[in-house]
Amino acid sequence: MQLSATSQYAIRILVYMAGQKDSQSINAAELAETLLIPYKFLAKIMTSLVKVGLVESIRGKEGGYKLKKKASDIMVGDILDAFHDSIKDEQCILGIGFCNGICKCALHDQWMEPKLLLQKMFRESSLEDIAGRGCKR
Amino acid sequence: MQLSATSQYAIRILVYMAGQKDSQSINAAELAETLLIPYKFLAKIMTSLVKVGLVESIRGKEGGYKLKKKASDIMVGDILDAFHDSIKDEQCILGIGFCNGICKCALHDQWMEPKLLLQKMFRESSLEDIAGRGCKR
DNA sequence: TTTATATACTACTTAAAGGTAGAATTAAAG
DNA sequence: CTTTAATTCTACCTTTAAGTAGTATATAAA
Ligand code: SF4
Ligand code: SF4
Repeated sequence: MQLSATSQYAIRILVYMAGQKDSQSINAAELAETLLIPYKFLAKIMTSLVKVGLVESIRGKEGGYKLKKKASDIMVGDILDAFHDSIKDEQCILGIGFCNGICKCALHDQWMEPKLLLQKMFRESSLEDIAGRGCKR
Repeated sequence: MQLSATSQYAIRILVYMAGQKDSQSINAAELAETLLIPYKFLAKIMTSLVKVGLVESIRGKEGGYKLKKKASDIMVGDILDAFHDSIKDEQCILGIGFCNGICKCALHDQWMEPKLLLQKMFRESSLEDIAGRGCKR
């Protein structure tokens, strides 16, 4: 019961980028080193983030990556969506999921609460919120 | 962000067993068929549940499986523990987890809430609670 | 005591996640 | 124009989860 390593990495990467001065690009080597993420794996993740439109890439010498939107406009949920790791409304804790409403088991209502809290957290937490305070790692 | 297939299967199996008449054993073939779980995979899961002491097995003709404790004494958390799928206290949503207390990020407190709810749900929901009402699948 | 029927064990296969290697591509700077 | 530093692409490797196959073992019943 946890986020995939890829999602966790992606969030940490983007949070770190949000904490840097704007309009300045950061390259993959620096990200990999500071965040302790395998360089090649990070590069692969970055390409996904570019494809999904969260990050802008600048190739060639002096290149690197930049956020494509304001840190306050990128939500954790957007990142999870990119790696199919977000929580869908229909998601059932037991992997059945089609007994909604009618004939529900005792877990149904209890799962509703934390599910909604998680969805809300993912939907409403921006990179700015996270980068703004606390440890950046 | 979901339980493993193995954990989900295990819960569904035990809930179904809890819904049956007591002191009557159920065999793997019946479980696999009614719960739509691959027979051989189910058999493997059952062996784990026996080893961890949640289920008793009766070998040979007329054999099968029986719960080793009362349905009200088997908690969902016990099952998740058996497959290393439960949520640890230190578990951090970003996979870092050692900035507890000091220097916490904006997700820390927000993650706390659903985490505690989930832990509570897993700890306090018994098979009896789930099997008692709703669809048995 | 044999037979049928059940679980248990060992080993393999498949699919997905996580991770690595190297060459191709791009673009600034000398 | 060449060098150099960066991303991107393609392909592969490794590990773990999920699923399968076959055989050994146990036991109630015929
Ligand atoms: S009733 Fe239970 S099994 Fe059905 S969708 Fe809700 S949580 Fe899942
Ligand atoms: S502060 Fe943030 S990163 Fe650190 S343990 Fe808490 S949730 Fe994880």
